[in-house]
Amino acid sequence: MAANSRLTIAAHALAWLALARRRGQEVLTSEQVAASVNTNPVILRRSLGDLRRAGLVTVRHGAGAGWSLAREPEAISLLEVYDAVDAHPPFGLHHTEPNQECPVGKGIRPALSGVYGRVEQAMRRELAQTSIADVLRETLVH
Amino acid sequence: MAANSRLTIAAHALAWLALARRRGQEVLTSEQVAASVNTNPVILRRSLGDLRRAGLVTVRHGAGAGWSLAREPEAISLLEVYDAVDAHPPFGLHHTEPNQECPVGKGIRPALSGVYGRVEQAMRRELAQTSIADVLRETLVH
DNA sequence: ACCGGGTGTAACAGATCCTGTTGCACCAAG
DNA sequence: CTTGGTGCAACAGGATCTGTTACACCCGGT
Repeated sequence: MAANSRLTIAAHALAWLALARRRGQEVLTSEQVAASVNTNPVILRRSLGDLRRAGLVTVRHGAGAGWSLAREPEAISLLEVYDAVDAHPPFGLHHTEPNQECPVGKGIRPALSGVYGRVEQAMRRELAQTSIADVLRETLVH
Repeated sequence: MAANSRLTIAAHALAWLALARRRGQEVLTSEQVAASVNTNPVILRRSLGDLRRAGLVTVRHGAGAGWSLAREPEAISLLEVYDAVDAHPPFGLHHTEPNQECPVGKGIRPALSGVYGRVEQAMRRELAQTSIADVLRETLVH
């Protein structure tokens, strides 16, 4: 598959909001964020909407509308972003139910669910250790 | 949804081959494996073909043809299976190149690549700790 | 009270991927 | 040479993701 790029888009938007705030620009429109990501503003409104529902950004309507960080960038972890954009887990189980007459078919799904759960926990631990501030710092090095 | 189920199919096939071997049946046809997974034999031939190229199973042609484990199930880790079926990494970068005029657009991809690499390493460490024998044992418990 | 810039969302197109299926060439043991 | 099974190409159907257009709605400024 081509893995999806939602986490990338969301992290990009947050890092850009963090840098703009540091420069004194508290609010950015979806069009301004889209100009950095180089895509359509609607894509950004979808992602930023997810982040808003997760409480990571706030939005203003009316004249002078736009998006701001809801917290300091040090206090936003990539794990929260990952949960906000609801990326699907890396491994899927069988599409059709395996043969329940076969001992392997009967027990394989719970067995693999356990393994996959541990793998996802390892992923989450790693994502939790990186904040938007870290991403922005690494970004500005390049 | 939607992650693909290739690792699941491959692990299922290997666990079933391991159990059949223990029962004295060294060789299974793709149709016999497919009957347990409950799908089309061609799906299994594709997955088993990946596993053969990775050296995890062997195949016999002609009359009495079929598939066997190339090693003891204790010596096959899920990490090898994962690499054999070539699942794509969990996170994708931008589809279109970000705006290189923007400092965030310029540096975000290498920054996120670093993070994503660490996440994948954590995933791989976890997968390496489970063998097909472990999967089969867990499977037979249920 | 109106204006206007921006958000929220639905609807749709194109691309890509995955699963499942059919068909057929090829292989080797008996 | 027969025959059961593999190897592989081709295709259909479904799902998902990105990108785009369109339009209702919101609210600060005037």
